[in-house]
Amino acid sequence: MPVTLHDLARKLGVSVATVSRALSGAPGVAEETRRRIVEAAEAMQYRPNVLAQRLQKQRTDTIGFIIPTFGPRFSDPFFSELLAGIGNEAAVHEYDLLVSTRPPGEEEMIAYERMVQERRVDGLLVVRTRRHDPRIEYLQSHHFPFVAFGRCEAEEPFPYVDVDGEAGMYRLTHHLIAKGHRRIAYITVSDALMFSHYRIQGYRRALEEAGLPFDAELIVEAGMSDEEGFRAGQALLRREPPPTAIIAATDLIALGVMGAAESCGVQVGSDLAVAGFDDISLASLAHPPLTTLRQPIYAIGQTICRMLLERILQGTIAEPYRLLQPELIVRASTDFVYPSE
Amino acid sequence: MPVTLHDLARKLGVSVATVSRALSGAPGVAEETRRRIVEAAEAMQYRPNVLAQRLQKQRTDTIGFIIPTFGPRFSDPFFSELLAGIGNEAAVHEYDLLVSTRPPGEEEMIAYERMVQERRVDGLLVVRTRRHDPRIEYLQSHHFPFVAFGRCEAEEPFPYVDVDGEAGMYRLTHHLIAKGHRRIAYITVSDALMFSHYRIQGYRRALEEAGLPFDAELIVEAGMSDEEGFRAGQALLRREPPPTAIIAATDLIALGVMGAAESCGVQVGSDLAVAGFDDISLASLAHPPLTTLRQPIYAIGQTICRMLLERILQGTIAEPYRLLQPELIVRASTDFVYPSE
DNA sequence: CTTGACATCGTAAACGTTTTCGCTTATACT
DNA sequence: AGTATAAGCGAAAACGTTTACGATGTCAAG
Repeated sequence: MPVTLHDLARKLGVSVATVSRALSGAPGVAEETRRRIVEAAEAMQYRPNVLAQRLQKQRTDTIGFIIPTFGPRFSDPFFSELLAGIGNEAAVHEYDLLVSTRPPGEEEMIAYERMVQERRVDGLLVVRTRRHDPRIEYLQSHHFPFVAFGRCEAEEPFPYVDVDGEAGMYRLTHHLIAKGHRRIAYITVSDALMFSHYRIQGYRRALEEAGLPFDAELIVEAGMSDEEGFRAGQALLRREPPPTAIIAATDLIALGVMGAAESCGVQVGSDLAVAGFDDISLASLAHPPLTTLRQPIYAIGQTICRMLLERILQGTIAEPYRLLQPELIVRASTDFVYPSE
Repeated sequence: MPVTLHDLARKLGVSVATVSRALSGAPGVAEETRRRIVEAAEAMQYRPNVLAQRLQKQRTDTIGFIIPTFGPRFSDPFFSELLAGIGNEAAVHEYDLLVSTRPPGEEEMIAYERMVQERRVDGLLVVRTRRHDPRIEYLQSHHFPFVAFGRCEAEEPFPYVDVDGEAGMYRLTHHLIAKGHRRIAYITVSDALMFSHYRIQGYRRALEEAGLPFDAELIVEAGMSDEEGFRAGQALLRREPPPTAIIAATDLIALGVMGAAESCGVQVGSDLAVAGFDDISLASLAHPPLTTLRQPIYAIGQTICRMLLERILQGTIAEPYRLLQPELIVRASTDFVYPSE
């Protein structure tokens, strides 16, 4: 049986209130008494019952994070890094982190409702925002504290951190155009995802600005995995004439494209330029190393966590809207000049 | 203000006890009364306060999972998949999942002590077991429910799921020897990690059995990342003469080795055989596709979670020790016969 | 010597449930 | 008609804290 405040109080001949005060550092208890209590607590290995504390304080000291998983084989280096950032930051502030993994849709919303209505957490982290995002609408309508990684087309503003995918893809596309590419294909993911929507817009803007036509033949939609990138890459390489460059919405997809090129006997870096987005660590070790746009995933995890705690503890966030610029990392996968026609 | 049992009871002119019974499905309440209560609860959008439930039941309905992170840039596809398996299984049983991310060592132990002593969770999942594992000793000495992914050199047995790395590496090494390789290098990770210890033993056993010498020159220790694999690969390729095959303790490392070969102008698949362990999804898309040993990570996540719940709910586990055989997946990275001398 | 301020501590309510126990009433059996 | 049995329900304790409030005692100022 674990020792409680009662046990301590009885042992010392004082009241539970005094013990509680002494241990929490509240004022109104003599220094000598406090010393006795603290010593006894130490000796008896007293540990507070967090369940009781939480019920009393009506706070869980916990934040929630529901990871949208796509398919059973959910293997995404992006999330482990984000999770590490969030988890370590939460630990610094002595907050617990409640994680759920749910595929987007019905079940996911149920998970959100559980967290909110049953008050399992004090706040939530939302990632992979969608253009029309029911999760965000729900949280807003319930005035529940949350911070998002990604923007969304909502009426009301909400605190977020995002990476400027439009500007990033614009720069990347521009880079390829400058290298002489004219047939630049693009592998997108579901347009319902906000980041995907922004990224392809940057691609289109760069084409437009260069006076290049937007060719629907060169756009393919894929799922967010390397396997899907492989398939999309194969499809694109069968176009007549094939593209000279392929931009993928994410690094994972781009790695799949490189696999596809390999399987078609196409040399990435000399026959075909490939680029991605994220700069996961495998990007620099790919064959050849992959040109990409770097976003500081770990730091973003830390930041959204810190912002959420700010919101929970102080009620407001000093800097609630943060748009980061991704850094263009040019590597060998795009580093050759395509002969102009 | 959220509605409580009291509110419902007052509204309906019954006692809280009856409302509680009606809603929990306990016997001793008339069908008609139950119907009225359930209807009212629905109408008033009653949601139980889990904090109060937990304090009363002295159970958290939560399991804990402390992820050992190595370095700030923690990008490991292995963990996202394992986490998905655990998380989805926990959701099926309506259990919450509390996740911490801590680098191994002091801080990690503190996280374990918090979880156990402050009763934040009903049970714990332990992964990446170490040969001498203080976490397991601690949990055993406190009789705290847990299940491990991986074995360890402990006095007392404990429930675990593991993949037979020794047998796996033996088969893989044997495969390379059969292909004619004689100078087979091995990149290991810290021998303190149980799985690493087992895997290299399999390698040694295969060498021994084939009458090949164990050459310390051909063994390199690395960290568990692709970057570290890159460095280790470079180091091995500078040996005189260089190895004709390199086995890496994990796929992530193997992918790094392939990057290193690339940077040295060595053709993987024809000049050098490379193999890994895990079969992460990128392995099949590597250049060339990577020979590896497959372990069903997602399913293992599900299994350890289910076993832990079995332990918590029933007090015992039907099949507490499970050793799975990894499947050798031969791909192009080792699929050539090395000319015998 | 009285008054007020202050320090120290205890009492008790509160947080929202679950569950034991006992009471009443209705039903069945002798 | 009387008694055992069970069904339906309420009162109250319990889970382990925190905290508002009140009680007591001490001491300095008037």
